[in-house]
Amino acid sequence: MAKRRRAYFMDASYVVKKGRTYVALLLKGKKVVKLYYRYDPYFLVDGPVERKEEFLDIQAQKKNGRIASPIHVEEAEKYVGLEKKKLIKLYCREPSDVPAIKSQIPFPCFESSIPFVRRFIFDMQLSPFHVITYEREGREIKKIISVKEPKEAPQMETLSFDIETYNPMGAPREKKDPVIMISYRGRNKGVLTYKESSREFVESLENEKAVIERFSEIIAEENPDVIYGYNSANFDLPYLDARAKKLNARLMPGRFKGGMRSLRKGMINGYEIGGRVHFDLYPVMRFFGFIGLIKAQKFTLDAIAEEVLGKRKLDVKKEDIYQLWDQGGVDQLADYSIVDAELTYDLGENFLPLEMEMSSTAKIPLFQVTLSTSGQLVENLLMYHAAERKELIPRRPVGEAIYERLNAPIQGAFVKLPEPGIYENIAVLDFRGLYPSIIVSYNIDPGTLLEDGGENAYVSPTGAKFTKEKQGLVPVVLDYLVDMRSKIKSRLKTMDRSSAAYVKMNARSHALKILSNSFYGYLGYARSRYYSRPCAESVTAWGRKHIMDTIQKAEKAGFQVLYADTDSVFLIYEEKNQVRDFMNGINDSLPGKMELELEGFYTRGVFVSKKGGEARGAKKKYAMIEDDGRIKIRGFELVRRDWSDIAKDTQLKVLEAILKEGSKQKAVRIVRETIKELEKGTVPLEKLAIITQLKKDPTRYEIKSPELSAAKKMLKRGIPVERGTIISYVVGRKGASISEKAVPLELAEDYDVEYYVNNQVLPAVMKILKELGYDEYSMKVGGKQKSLDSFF
DNA sequence: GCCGGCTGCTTACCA
DNA sequence: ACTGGTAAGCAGCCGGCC
DNA sequence: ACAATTAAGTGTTCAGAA
Repeated sequence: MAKRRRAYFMDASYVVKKGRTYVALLLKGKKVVKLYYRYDPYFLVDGPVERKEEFLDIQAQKKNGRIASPIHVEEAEKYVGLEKKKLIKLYCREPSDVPAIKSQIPFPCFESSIPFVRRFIFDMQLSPFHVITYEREGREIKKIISVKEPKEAPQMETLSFDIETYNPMGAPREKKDPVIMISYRGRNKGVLTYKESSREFVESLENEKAVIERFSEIIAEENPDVIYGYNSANFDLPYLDARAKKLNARLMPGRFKGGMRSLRKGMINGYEIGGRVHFDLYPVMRFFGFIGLIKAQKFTLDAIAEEVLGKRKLDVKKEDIYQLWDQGGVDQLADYSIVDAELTYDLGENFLPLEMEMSSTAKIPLFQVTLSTSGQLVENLLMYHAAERKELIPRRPVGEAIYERLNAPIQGAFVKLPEPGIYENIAVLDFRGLYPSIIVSYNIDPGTLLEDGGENAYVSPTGAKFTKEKQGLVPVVLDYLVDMRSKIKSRLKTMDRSSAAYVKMNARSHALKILSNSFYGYLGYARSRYYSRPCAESVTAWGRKHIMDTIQKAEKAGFQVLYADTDSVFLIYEEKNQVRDFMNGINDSLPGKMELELEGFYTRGVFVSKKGGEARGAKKKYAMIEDDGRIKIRGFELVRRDWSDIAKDTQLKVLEAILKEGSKQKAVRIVRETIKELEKGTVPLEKLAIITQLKKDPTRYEIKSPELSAAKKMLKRGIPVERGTIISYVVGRKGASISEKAVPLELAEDYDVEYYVNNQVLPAVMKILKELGYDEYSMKVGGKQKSLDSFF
């Protein structure tokens, strides 16, 4: 007798039993259970439908030597663009038969490289963390009745962990060097080790094997749904696995006797823990750094914890760990270790809501989402909805096609050249979600693109036509995301900011934003299934058209248009209401979802000229002050890390003097004082450090540069420098070229006054002072021994 | 031999 | 590892000028 | 208990863990 049940859908995998394929669903109701659903893998063939039965005769040899044949064949109908197409649907006994059988077919095959579990999620239209209602008999689900969004998110049990290893030779060697500590933080926290410690949170066990086995027990006791680590997919878990094998220790971090396995998803390594979600924060932090959600130059636990939580790791050098262990520093090491586990836990709790929303929005189980790139998120969501709309999923490009795409970049946005100067009363208007709104409003999609002719269509500035007859896949999905987000945003305003519901909804809003902002990039991404040059070109072309139209109309309405970049216009206004009226007028003329918004009013702003003689304005560099005194600075040296603090601080003070006080005398005084201080030689070296990251291995550069020269000096002293190392250097007095003079901050003893005056402070401030009428001086400043001092 | 101007390589920023 | 547009540093080269 | 070891491809890396 079938029982009807409800539970949260957490994750899925699959098993083959007695030659039949079952999807294994991880469900969370009162308890967490694993249940099975009979489902056959399949793929589609664009071949002779009337002779479909013949495909059953295919015999394909698999890598393991076995012979695989299709088990069933039927006809399928799918949309391709606006047309319907008949295809052959070939069912296989198990997932690994698919590639083998496909390779025997002399016709184009589709949807054969979609991982089986994803396929199942598409076909059943499941969403992670939604509630499914199902009928079960024993361990088997007979029927999925419904999939619904829950009122409340499932309560996730979480645990973080971190290991310390004995490392006398630098990097620990799995075969020889033991795990000396495991720290964890969940409902309880503690450190497992096999030496005595006075710390009350330390549990001292007999040996390494006992530590590993006790860790397994703790996981079983805490029974977490999610296990956090930091780079645990590349270090902690493989290391523990290797040590457990060597010591014959039972390491059972999974549920239902599930083991662990490593996997690669593109460039990202994952380590799967059966029955639980292994959440490695490191790749997730990289992803959030990439999309600009967090601002970080390094992705070490220490740097990220500082940036996100405002907390640091304890100060123990990795190289010293084995010495602490050997020389009675167990307490100190335990303190260090537990802080790592706590920071990892805090980071995990911080980002879990967002990742869960990413998971249910993109329809990718949580573990997979933590390993996904933007392209994969968008692609998966599009495939999910393509399945829903019965559209054929395009194949992924291979080989030459990718290079062709890479070699044909698409023209991007328009940036208006600003007239340098200092201005008052600036209004900034911008298009809300410009590219997404263009895609939706003009129905831009590879499937709605009309080859030729076509009456009822949007015609892009490039000449491409998009039908108005049927809404395309990309616009439909994007429209849904954008719409959902605006509803959530208005709901958020009425909610209690400290409530759990607010945290969840806020995370969802974020997830929706991340996804919708990736769609345009995905259309122009070389490895995209839905790549379309005409689509991507049309998006930017319409973007340029709208921004230029707006500029033109603003000028016609009597505004001076100062500047514009991609989706924003900067106007000089007299009456705020005139700006609002203008904006409303534009909005009346805009199609569909497009909307111009008021970003803000600024009382004063500085636009500078580019370096070099002529007075051409610099793009992407400006500073403005709002009514309430807040300053907005873009592109200036002072927002860049590869300029010294002395130059950046001076530039900021000069800008503040001008924007806040309108005092050019004060600005000049600041510069003079700074130069005097530099000449006195009293400026601390830290304020002179220039920070640059080496993006390549130091041996792989073709050129000389100050940062590279400083890096070489570090290497000489035995300080490790590798790709990604951030170099802080000071330009000293010894040497002919700037590169020769560059010395790593920690080794610096003096500084080159002339360099800091002429190459740091003056370039940073003269661009601004020039707009105050001091431009004739800047011409002479290039000469020898001249400092600003001599001119005032 | 000195310089200005240019290019190439590089980093970091804006949208 | 989603897109393109932009400033600006330093090194190194070329050509013009004295 | 058994048997197999799990459907993606590019190029063959990045940077993090000790």
